[in-house]
Amino acid sequence: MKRITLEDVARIAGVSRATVSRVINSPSAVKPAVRERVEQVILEIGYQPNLAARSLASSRSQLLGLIIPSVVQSLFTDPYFPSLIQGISQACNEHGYMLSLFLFHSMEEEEKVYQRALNSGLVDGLIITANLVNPYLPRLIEQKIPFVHIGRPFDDAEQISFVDVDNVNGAYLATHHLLRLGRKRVGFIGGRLDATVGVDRYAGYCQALRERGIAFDPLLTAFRDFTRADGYDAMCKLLPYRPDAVFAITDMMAAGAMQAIHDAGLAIPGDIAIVGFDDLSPASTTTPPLTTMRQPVRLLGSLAVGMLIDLLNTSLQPPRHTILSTELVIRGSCGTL
Amino acid sequence: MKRITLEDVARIAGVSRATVSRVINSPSAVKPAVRERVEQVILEIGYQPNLAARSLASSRSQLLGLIIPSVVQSLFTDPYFPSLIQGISQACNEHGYMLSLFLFHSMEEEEKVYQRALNSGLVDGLIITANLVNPYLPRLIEQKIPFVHIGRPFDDAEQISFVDVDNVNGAYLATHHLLRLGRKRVGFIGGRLDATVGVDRYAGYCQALRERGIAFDPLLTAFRDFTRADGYDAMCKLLPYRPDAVFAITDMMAAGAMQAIHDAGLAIPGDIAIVGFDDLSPASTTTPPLTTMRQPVRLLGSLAVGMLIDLLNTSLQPPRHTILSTELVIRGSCGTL
DNA sequence: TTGAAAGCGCTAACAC
DNA sequence: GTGTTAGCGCTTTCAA
Repeated sequence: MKRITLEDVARIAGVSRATVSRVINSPSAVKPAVRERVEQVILEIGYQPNLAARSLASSRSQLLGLIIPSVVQSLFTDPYFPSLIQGISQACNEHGYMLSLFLFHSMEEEEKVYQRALNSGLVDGLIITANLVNPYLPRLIEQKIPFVHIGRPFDDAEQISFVDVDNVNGAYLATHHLLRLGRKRVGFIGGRLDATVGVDRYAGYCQALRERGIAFDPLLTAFRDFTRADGYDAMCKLLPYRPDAVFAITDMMAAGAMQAIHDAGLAIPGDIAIVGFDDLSPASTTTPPLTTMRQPVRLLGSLAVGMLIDLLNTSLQPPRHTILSTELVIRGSCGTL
Repeated sequence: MKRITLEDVARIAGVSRATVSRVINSPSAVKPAVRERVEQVILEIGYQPNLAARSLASSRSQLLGLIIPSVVQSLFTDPYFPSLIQGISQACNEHGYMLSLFLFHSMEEEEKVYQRALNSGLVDGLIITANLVNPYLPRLIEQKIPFVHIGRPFDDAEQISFVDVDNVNGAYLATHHLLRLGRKRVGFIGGRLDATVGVDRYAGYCQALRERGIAFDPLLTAFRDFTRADGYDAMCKLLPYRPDAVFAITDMMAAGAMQAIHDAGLAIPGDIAIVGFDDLSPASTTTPPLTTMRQPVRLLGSLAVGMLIDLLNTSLQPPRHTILSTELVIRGSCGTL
């Protein structure tokens, strides 16, 4: 059984190929009667445009690429990425785009895959995650490849379109809440400081302390990667210095920290109150349930897609930035006044 | 800056387009001296083949599609899918393929996306997950679209290529281990029986009981979906019937069940021993650590890719089946003799 | 072993 | 509004 082509539709409907093409791509340019007839034929014989041909002729593939660098350790344990992917995927479906996923497991792979993803002309645009220094971004800019970053990029943020939440303010609110509840020694479990999330949430924490006139104590801070094990480890480092509260910058790290607190025989929130960040599934499975800053992860993903498609349709524009706010979700882990 | 094409390479290297194409696609068909010169030029000017053109001419896109149906509730909380995706992605990278991800969030989307994914000729082949009845499989078979199923498909397993673990045996071993430790009332927390995983692991559980001559007690079994919350809920249903052990068919469900046991004020493994299935991250974060059946999820993903690519390269063959075995990983949750 | 030439199925000027 | 025509960049016969 041969492929059904535009040609076939044209022949059966008694029009030219061009007309069929128009019916598909700009229906308003075709006389209604003709359009209807063509649409009828398309349905009847089950015609589907060949994407390769269309892509070759129009240099648009209706394919977006999602890039997640190898450095992301938490990819397979933190529900953050699955949620993000869901948001992105859903938005792609809604906009009639398809999604191509690029994961790397080593630096060499990263180089190769970037090469192919870009120069092969396969994807119309890229969504890039992870807010670390990314050596490929300058190249993308130079080659004028449309892309949107999820999370403020580490460098050149002014020249790069991105979507993010207000991490500084989120962390500020989290810390502030603990202080308002009367906690005196609020510790901080942070992430890598070569990631903007890590830097920003740290800044928010510091800001809240400063505002209350509380002296910053480096012994009450610990910086690790973003996994649950890192949260546990960080908490163990903090415990000897007797914090009465902790702000952990992801729910996953908070969950690890809570385990460390339990293992040390301390009570939550009695001895140590804790607030996380994300409000993804780990927050609802801890004991007690985790107070956390909710960030709209799926929305972030779908906004990125919308922004990218917009960029694609309206050539060369100033970079766009969308910053969403976060929301404090109070549960049991932070205690009350 | 214009795109660099085959033409450019040919001109600069002083050969024909066909020769350059050969250098790329079947290097052995070109005289070494010429080949070297062409390769040199390719590197120098940084030529990358245009995938759309190549795909149009050869009707091979070097793109594989991964389909995850909307019914999968646990997609964003269970690390199973992230691990699978990692395995698949890595194998794709290694084989020089790219990966396209199709998630659905509703039935209508599913229909539309299947349409496009298939008839548009975008992907060379498909990897399909979820072992539920899938109304699209017959269509795929009929249209001779190459695909590999991950997990034994619910229907027509004989006609469909798939990779899976031996779920019956895995569940048997898990249950058997609990019985061997002297547990008398071994409960079962199962999944949907419209999924082959659900059916098979249930069968393994029953088989282990039968072998020991233990009467099957429906009150000691509970069937839910695959999430942590379902595990919790299922355990609550079982508790009144005083099981002294439980086999939960995923780690995630086991984690939920453990929480239910703790909440009921019972000890693990003292009052109730528990064994899970997967050996993914939840298993290492429970208290006590979870005894579980390890299944090689990433391997499953990469084997599926290998099988699919093989199918692509060697037209029409009998369906292939690869069944991997699982391994009991003993930790604290099952107790000892 | 290499080159010439004919498409792959579609879009997009351009003419009518 | 609609048809004609010329590619998009590559692979793949077919001859040489």
